[in-house]
Formats: sequence, C-alpha cells, structure tokens
Amino acid sequence: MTRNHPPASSNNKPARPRGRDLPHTQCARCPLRANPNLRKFSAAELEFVQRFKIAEIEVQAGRVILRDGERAPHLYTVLDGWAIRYKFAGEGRRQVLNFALKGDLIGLQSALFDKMHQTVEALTDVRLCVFDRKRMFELYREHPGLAYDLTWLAAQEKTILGEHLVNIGQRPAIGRLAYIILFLFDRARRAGLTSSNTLEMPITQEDLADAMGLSIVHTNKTLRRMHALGLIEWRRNRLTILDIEQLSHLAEIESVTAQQRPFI
Amino acid sequence: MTRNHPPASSNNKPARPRGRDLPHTQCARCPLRANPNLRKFSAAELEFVQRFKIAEIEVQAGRVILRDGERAPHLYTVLDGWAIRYKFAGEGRRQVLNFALKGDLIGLQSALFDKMHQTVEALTDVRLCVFDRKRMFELYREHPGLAYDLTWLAAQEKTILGEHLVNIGQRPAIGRLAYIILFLFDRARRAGLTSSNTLEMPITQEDLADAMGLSIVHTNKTLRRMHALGLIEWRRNRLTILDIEQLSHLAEIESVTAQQRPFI
DNA sequence: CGGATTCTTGAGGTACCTCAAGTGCGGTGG
DNA sequence: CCACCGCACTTGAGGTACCTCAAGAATCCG
Repeated sequence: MTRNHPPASSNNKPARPRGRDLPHTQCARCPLRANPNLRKFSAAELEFVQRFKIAEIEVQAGRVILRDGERAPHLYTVLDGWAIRYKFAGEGRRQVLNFALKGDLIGLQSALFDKMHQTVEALTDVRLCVFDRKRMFELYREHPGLAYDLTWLAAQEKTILGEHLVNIGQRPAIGRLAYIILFLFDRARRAGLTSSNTLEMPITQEDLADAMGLSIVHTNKTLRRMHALGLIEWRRNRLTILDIEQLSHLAEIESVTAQQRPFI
Repeated sequence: MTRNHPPASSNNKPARPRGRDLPHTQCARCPLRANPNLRKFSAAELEFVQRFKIAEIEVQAGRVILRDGERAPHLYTVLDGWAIRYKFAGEGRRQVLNFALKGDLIGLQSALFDKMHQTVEALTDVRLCVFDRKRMFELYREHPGLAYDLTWLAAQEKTILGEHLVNIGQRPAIGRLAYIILFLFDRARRAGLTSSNTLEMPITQEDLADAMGLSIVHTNKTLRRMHALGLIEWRRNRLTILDIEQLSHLAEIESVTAQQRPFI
C-alpha cells in the first residue's frame, strides 16, 4: 500500500485545464469512432451528442480531474491518455478502483448523486470531451438508446469492481498480480494501445500495489518472481506478456469476453 | 474465507420457485411504497410498471435466484426477505459482493449483458416481483424517469462495491468488521428492518468472512474481540450495536448519508 | 433425541508487512 | 556534456496479522 501520501501533495491540485479550450471538433469525426469495439450512433444521436458536447480540454499528468466528495459541473469522456480512479482510506492509504482509458466515461456518479465517490487523476496528459450535465435529462427524454448506454456503462463498471473484489478478497499475491496484468492488457488492447504482446503504460508499481491491496515491496517481489518464472517482463512503463496461459491459470480465469460496448 | 464449499452443494440448486405464482397484486398497493426512502412514481409510471410486472414469486431460503454465467429471463425486485450476492473464485473460495434487501433490484446485469456476473442466493425465503426483460427497451423509450432510475441503481451498486474494495484492500480485520457492520445496519435501517439499535438478520459468520476476505476463524476472533471491547453484540442472527462512535472510528468513516432512492 | 450446521478456542505456520538501505534511471541545470 | 537530484525500483531482515488445522461446544432442525 501507499504509505505517506502527502495529504495535499503537488499532484493533488485541483484540475486546472492546461489551456484554452481546444477547437470544438466534430463528433462525426471523433477519433474514437474508428475503434470497432465502440458502438455506432444513429444520425439523431450523433446530432444530440454534438450539442451535448461543450468543449474539449486537456488535463496535465498528475492533476486531479474529479475529486472524491466534490460536485462536478460536467461529465467527461476520455479522448486520449490514461487516468486512474481511486479512493483514500485514512492516513495515506489509497485503494485504486480502476483505470480510465480512451472511450471511458468519467463523472457519472457526480451527475447522478451530486458528488463524486472516487477521485479521478490524470496519469498522463489527458484529453477530455466535456459534456453538459444539465442536459442529462434531455438525453434520457429524447434518446433512450443513449440512456440505455449510460446504464450499460454503469453496470459494466460495477461488474469490473465485483471482479476486483474477488481478486483482492480471495487470491494470493501472485494470482492478484496475474489477474491485474491480464485485466490491464485486455483493456488496453480493446482501446488499441497494445502492439502484439507489449503495452506501453504510465502505471507505477505503487499504482499496481494500491490496486491489489498489497504493499509496494511485496508487489515488487511478486513482480520479480513472475519475471523469474518467465511469465512477463516489466520495465518502467513497459509491460510484455510472455506466457498468457500460465498467467490465466494463476489468475484462475478462463478467458476474456469481447463485445461491442457503447460510449458517448 | 469459505473453505470446502461443495462444488454442487444442496444450496446451489437452480432456483425453482416454491410454488404457483402468487396473485398478481396491484403495484399501487405495493408494500414497498410505504417506505419513505423510496421515491414515488407518477401515474403514468405506475401504470407502466404494473404492465411491466409479470408475477410475484417466492424463492426458498438457500436457493439460487440467479446464477453467475447464466442468462436470466427476468428482472426482479425484492419484496421481502434477504439475499446475498457473490462470486466464486476457484476451489471453494467465495467473495460476497453485497446483500439484497427489500426494494433492491436483481438481474440488471443479465438484462444488459445477456448473462449474470454474480450469483444471487436467497438467505431467507424471498418474495420477488418479476419483470419482463423484453420490455426493457420500452421502458427506456417511454419512461425516461424510470430509465434514469435504473442508471441510478446501477451507479449506486458501483459506489457500494468501490467502498467494499477500500474496505478489503486497505483496512485491518477490526476495521473491516466495523465497516461491514455499520454498512449492514444502515442498509437494514433504511429498509425498516431495525428496531432501535438491534437488527435481526440471517447472516452467518461465514457470510461475513467471505464479505471481508477473511477466514471464518479470524472473523470469529475479531467479532469476540469487538464484543470484549463493548462495541457490539452478535448472537446467531441478531446484531446489536453498542457503541456506534467507536465503530465509526474503527471503520474510518464519518457518517452515512441519507437520500431518497429509486426502485421499480 | 440425533445429526447437521454454526460458533468457539488453541496451536503453530506463513504470506505479507514495515523498516531500512541501496541501485538505477530520466530530467534538469550549469 | 556531465553532475546532480529525485523518483521508481530493488533487496534484505525481522516482525506480525492472518491463515490452516484440529477439536470441541452450542444451537438448530427434523
């Protein structure tokens, strides 16, 4: 676990978007649309989403995008970059809940409950599509397909968190690690961020440890052990999967299922 | 954790509703409606829900209502009784994700993803309101308020699971226990199942252990320790909270927030 | 009343933790 | 271009919180 997180460390400053808003680009030419894993919009939906979208912003690596307990004015979709979702648990302990990659929605909790129940922080510089929270009900009223998608995305998060709960609650360190590695690799693959069996990512061993509920030291030792077994390679920001069979076996999972998922 | 769960134990039989369907009662007179924590319907919504509802069934204690990996034909709301949501993790290890009480929705995952990602099992005899999955899209098309509620409920589950993740990943045994006890008590209180500071519930120490990612033995010892500290009393199916201050302190939480929540 | 759960307690082992002290590397400034 | 700094990673040593195994007591149920 993370010890000694400075309570108000420099990477906990409020999200001040790096600059002036970027040009309000066309949703029809949204780069996410190229991803075959993401579902297509109808013309009417596309037109609505275009109006729903307020701006595009860029958030610097290390900045907080949304903070636990605060009310966010907007809803975001990640266009590019990596973010991390976590909660603090008194005295510098941190639990990582998930990661956000391109295509992921951020801030739904705030839109529904009037405040966030987790913090979302940029791991790299992140480009975000900004949506107008106040139009949420219009979305529900006029575009049942999009409304359904929002439910779908929320339920998807819930399923993922359930699996993480199994991971942390029931598996030994090596199994947890195997699971997380496969999880990350699969998510990245769907987002088109992998090349064959390697993945470039901004995740530190500390992030990994906090996601697994293990100490950094033990995470490191487990990582080395896994390397010694010839299952992976983990060099600063670069993960290579060497034996997916063995990893799946350690994680006690069969395989990962594919499906076209929605986004906004 | 649960060791030696027989892979196909007697309480894992498919859900065969105990009997003939009960009389198709009026949603307008739904007993849940008495609970002030649950939001009111508009006349049109009430009329829709009445048609959405197919039947009422009763499931015996110990039976599985929905099984992980299977596709469920229906969506349910708990009218009465307790259920438990869990996932297995190879060789008799089980992770409890949450509990379902009156007013809770069951089977949304199956409706959205075509299969369940958790098992839901009746802890007591459970009375369920049965909804027609095939009308889901009609719900989204015609009743944006209800659609919003479904998203709300999914996001709520997700928030709860995030908190459980913090619990299991970051807290020592006594803190985990304090947290779960407060969580259960609060949920039960909202469902109107508590009387002052005591709660009658069908949860065993094994269920508790599996919810916390601890062994039964250690759960028991921690429970006794907590009793010795004068914080709680735990007698078979009966929980009494003696010192909520201390418990909150151990769990490192401030207080629990109230809000009117939706149901269907 | 007997059998099956559930709870309780003790004893001993170990997986993971904390503390501590490096090492390596990438970025920055002189 | 090199020297330095800070952060991420690595490794060892020793402690402990939690685990497993085991056996018995209490309670429930038919």
